[in-house]
Amino acid sequence: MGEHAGIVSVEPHDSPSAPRTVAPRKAAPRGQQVVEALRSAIVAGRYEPGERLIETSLSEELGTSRGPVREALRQLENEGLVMSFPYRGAVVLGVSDEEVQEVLIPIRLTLERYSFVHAATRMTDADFAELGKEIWVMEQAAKTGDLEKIVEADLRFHDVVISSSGQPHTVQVWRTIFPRIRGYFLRYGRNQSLETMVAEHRELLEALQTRDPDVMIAQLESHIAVRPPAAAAKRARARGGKAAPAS
Amino acid sequence: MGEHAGIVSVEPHDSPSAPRTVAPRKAAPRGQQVVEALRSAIVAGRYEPGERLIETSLSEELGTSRGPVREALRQLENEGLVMSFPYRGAVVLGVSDEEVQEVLIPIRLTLERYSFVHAATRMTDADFAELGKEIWVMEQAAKTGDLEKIVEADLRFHDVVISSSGQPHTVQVWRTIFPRIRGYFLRYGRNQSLETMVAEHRELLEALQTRDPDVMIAQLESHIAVRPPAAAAKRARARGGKAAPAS
DNA sequence: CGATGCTCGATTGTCAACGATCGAACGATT
DNA sequence: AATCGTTCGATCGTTGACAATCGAGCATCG
Repeated sequence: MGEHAGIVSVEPHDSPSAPRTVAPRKAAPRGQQVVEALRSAIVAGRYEPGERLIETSLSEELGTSRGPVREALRQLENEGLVMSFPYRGAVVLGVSDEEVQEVLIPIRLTLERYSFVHAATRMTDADFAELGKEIWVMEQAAKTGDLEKIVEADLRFHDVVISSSGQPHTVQVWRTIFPRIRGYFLRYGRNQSLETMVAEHRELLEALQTRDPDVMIAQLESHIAVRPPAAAAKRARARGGKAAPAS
Repeated sequence: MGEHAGIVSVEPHDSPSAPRTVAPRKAAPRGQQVVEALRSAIVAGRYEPGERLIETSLSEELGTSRGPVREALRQLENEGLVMSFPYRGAVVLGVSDEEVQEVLIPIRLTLERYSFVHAATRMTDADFAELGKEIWVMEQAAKTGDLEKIVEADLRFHDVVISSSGQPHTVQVWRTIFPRIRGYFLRYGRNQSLETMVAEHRELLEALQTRDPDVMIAQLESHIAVRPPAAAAKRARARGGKAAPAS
């Protein structure tokens, strides 16, 4: 086995129909549920930034042992939601708006640009149907003004596309940054008409179905590019306030 | 070399004399060495992509128990070096050149653009000295043609700057993607003159010392932008080959 | 009265054993 | 002979107990 057959994309079964959310699974390991419980608790603000997370307390609270909690904390650390120190435990981490706008959103744009192009040639009718379903959910939520539901569907929409791209590292990075973006959307989503958000996704789906990269990317950039009120430009200027050179 | 092992400063109102890299406080306090051992083994190619990693074997091999190995695998999974499936274990993951060029490098550019601006206003003379030291190491390595040493110093150089930015999420994302980029550099670094690489870092340091964002970013982009031979553009073309519409 | 060293509680790090699940080989049935 | 159900080994997931470490408070000493 000396031959190195280049880069392998190791996947057990590369089925176009992605693993659906829950249906055909036998049993999800405890630890994974712990991750989800803690993650949603953190993004929901039930734990405040700076708060300490004690393994024993969490394990009792969640009805499991410390092992799964430990692994969950490790994962959350890699999702940037907590930060831990040797022998001193973990604390909840906040995300500054600036870092979201200047770093996480641009990264997201890079990820999506790439995945959309790849996903378009791999998505099946079932996948498109899934996207349609999420849009429908968003429509319903828009009527009742339920921002949280919209954001959920929004992220699921993009998760489907990115997952369909079949690019393992792109998917992996996306999974580690989107929990941090979610909080930002929940905070500032109100600055935009909910109907607009739904409409944009409808256009995104249409663009995907054309399978034309240029159309998709154009649509994508106008969708993601300028969410925040108007803070991005300000920063570049403000930061240089003291270092503002003529040049 | 084990520098980025522990989690470094969060940002506790640090004074001018910032605590530099994690100094030899006490000793290597924990079996997080397992992570480093496995990581270096993977990036060094001692485990091939697709190879299975069995917890028991690894624990025996490393003289520890399965607990630390488990956590190490989780961390490596979040660094994209392995991928694991419930009840089926972990396999080593490869990185395609395309994904590095189209996703990871652009992400890196985003991260660095942001951190350079922030770091410049926070870096101390000691930090600049550290950068100078890495450049010196690169010079020496360039003379002997030791690509691996250069890449190591290269990554440490950028790690110092990004760490100095004091932006926790930027640092965190960087730490999860640079192990994947390292392999790419080792594969294709030869396509570029080693002296050029050193020179670029010298210019990068000078740009940092001007503390002028525009100068820094310009230098940065010319440093990172076009590493690969000429594959990036090709792909964009090839991709659109079938989808070249008039529109 | 202030500084130094020490004990102690709280919490994390590690370990070995037990239970659950998967995949493959094997045998029974038609 | 081919298909289906079952057993079995290998491996992962979980648990509870034990050891190591940190930080705070207290006592002692100058």
